[in-house]
Amino acid sequence: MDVFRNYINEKVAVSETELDRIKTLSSAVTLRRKEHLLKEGETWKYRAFVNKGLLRTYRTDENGQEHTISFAVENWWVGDGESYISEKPTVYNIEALDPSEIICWKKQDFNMLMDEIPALKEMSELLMSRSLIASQNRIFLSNSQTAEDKYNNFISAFPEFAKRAPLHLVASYLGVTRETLSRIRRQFAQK
Amino acid sequence: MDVFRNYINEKVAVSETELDRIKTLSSAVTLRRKEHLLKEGETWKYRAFVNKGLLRTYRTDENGQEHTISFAVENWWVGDGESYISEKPTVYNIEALDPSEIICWKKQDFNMLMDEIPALKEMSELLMSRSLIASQNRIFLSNSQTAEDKYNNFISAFPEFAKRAPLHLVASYLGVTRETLSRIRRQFAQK
DNA sequence: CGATTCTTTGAAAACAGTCAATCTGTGTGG
DNA sequence: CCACACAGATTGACTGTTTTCAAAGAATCG
Repeated sequence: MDVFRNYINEKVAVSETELDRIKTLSSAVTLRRKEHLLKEGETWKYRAFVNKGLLRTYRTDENGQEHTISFAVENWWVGDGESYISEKPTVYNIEALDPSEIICWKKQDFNMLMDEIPALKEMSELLMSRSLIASQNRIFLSNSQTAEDKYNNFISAFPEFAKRAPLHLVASYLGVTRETLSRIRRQFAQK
Repeated sequence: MDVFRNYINEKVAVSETELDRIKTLSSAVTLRRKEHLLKEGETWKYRAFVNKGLLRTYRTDENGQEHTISFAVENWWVGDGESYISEKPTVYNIEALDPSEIICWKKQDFNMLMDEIPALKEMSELLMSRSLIASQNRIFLSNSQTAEDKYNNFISAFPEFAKRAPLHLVASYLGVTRETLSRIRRQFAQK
C-alpha cells in the first residue's frame, strides 16, 4: 500500500484521513506470472492500481494474433475504460507478465470516493485526458515513423517497459513481427 | 445554429432557456476552402462544433510530411484537446477542406456553461471518453490490419469522410501512400 | 536440471514506397 | 465558350522493407 500512498501524495493533496478512507474501500489482488486480471468477454468493474509487477493489455484479432495495447508497471493504472464505462463485456485481456500486486476499487466505491474527495476526481480526470493525448500521439507516431524509429522512441519513452518486457511483446506493441524487431536491434547494436 | 440545436437535443435534455444561454455565448466562424482554423504554434482555446463543411486535423513530421489525424463534418467537434487542457502551443493544424461554418465557445465561457448546465458537462465527459475509446481502437486496427482492411474499415466506419475527402488525404489518415491506396482501390474494384 | 519461453538467423515471397509520367476533372479568366 | 492551370488520381517500373516459414540457439522459470 505504500507505493500507492507515495503515488497519491505526489499527485494531489490528500489528507491522512482521506487516505485511510481510500484504503478502507480497496482490496488487494495478487497475480502469478501468466495469470489474467481480465479476460475477453468479462466486464471490467474496477479501478486498479499496480503496486508491484508487470502487466500487459492485449487484444486478439480475427486471425488469432495477439496485439499488445499497453504495458503497466508499478505506479500505473490498469483496466479497460471502455468496458468500465459501458458496463459491457470487454474485448481486451490483461495478463501479468511477472508476479504482480494490484489494488482495486469497485466502480461504485470509487465513484463514492471521488464525490467525497474532489482531489481524487481531479486526478482521475487528469489521468483520462493524459491517456487521450498519449493515444492520439501514438497514432501519429505509428503512421509517421519507421519501425526503427518507433523502437527507439519506445525505448526512450518507456525505458522501464523496454527493460522488463520480452522483445516479442514489444514487437506486438509496436505493430511489427518479433523477427523484424530482432533484426532492427542487431543493426542498431552494430552502429 | 439549427444543426447544433438538433445535435444537442438528440444527445441530452436541455431546455430552450438553456439553449438560448448556450447560444448567447457562442460565436460563428466561417472558413473558406484551405483556410485554417488552427495552426501549429498557436494555442487552442475553444470548444468548436462543425455546423457545416468538412475539415481535417493534421500534423507535420520532421520530414515535412503531413499526417491526417482526423476529419470532421457536420455534427462533429473539432479542436486540439492537448493544447486546450495544457494551454500550450499546439502541434496540430486544422484546415477546412470545403467551405465550413464553425460554432465556437471560449474555454472560460464553456466552463461556465458546464457549471450552469450539468447535462452539458455530462455530454462533454461522454465525448471525451468516446474519443479515448475510438483512438485506442484505432491503434489496434492500425497494428492488426493490412492496408486493404484498414481502407475497407474506414469506408464502413466513416462513409461520409470516404465520400467527401480526397483520396490522398484518406491515405495520409490511414498511414499509406496515395499510390498504394489507389492500387488497393483498383484491385477492390476488379473483384 | 528439464521444459518452456524467448530470441536469433537465413532465404524467399509479399508488400508498400519511391520516382516519374500521364490522365482526369474542375474551375477560372480571357 | 474555350483554353489553360491546377489539384487530384492513376499507372508502370523499380527499390527497399517487412513478413513468412523454418530451424536452431539462448535464456529463464519452476
